[in-house]
Amino acid sequence: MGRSPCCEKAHMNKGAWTKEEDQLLVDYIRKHGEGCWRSLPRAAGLQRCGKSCRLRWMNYLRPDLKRGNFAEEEDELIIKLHSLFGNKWSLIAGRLPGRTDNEIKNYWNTHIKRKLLSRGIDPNTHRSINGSTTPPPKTTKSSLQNDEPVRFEISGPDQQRIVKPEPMVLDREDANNKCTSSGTTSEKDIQTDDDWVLNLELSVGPATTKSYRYELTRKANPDLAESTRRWSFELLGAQAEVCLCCRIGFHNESCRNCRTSDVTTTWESKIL
DNA sequence: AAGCCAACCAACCGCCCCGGG
DNA sequence: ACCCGGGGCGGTTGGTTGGCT
Repeated sequence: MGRSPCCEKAHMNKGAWTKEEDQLLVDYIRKHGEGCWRSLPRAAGLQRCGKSCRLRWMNYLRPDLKRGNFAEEEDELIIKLHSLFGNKWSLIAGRLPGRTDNEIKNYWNTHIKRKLLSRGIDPNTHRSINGSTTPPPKTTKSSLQNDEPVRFEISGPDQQRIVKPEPMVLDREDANNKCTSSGTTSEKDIQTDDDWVLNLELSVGPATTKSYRYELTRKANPDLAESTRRWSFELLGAQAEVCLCCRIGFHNESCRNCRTSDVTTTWESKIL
């Protein structure tokens, strides 16, 4: 039995796309839009697998793609996002307008890995290879080990998940680093035992328009034994219309494209 | 000029997720 | 609740290019 192949491979072209094939695909999508990839090749007169058409369009022919070298800012952003998401290239690509997951993946493997290694940083763990260049995480009373990831899922009041991707995984060191640089709460608050604050920027709905900036606060719950490894979370959010530039961190004070509403909501979240 | 090698990147493969029936 | 198919994703491959000897 098994699964039927996505297409009749015997009659399909493989390998590099010709200009004629590109033109057929572009013309068809301009006229009809992106639809069912499985039936598209036949309709467009292409001897290609639907998946192949999708890939070619997504990675190469889409008009909104930015071609050319990566800027230094993009490098650093990729490194930061990789430290948060790992090899979730599509998530990373979602925050780099005009870049594709494939492009970022290739760039990571050919450039950034080496760049990090030359800095003495392990590209997989984002930690110092010899353990001397990055500061050690703060000592806390937490029962979490320093290298143990904190997994949490953020849900809205109606229990609808507002984080569509995998539950975010942050290591403790990363979270602590964010605490100290957030500036949204007092040093005193940050330093106390298990409390920390984490600034999140989440996207909901069409990735290009709306985003939500949240401040996630973890507070030690004195009612729970440490061994249960549970904390209460408060998620204070502000809904915002944020332009792409600002979303990827190149915020300009004079930006008129961003509008922030003063809606602040308390959300619940839980440790998984 | 030819051969070799490393780097780059487009494309493929196979698995997984999710929505619809 | 289960199955199926389409779409999406991450890992990998292999062809191309450019630099060096």
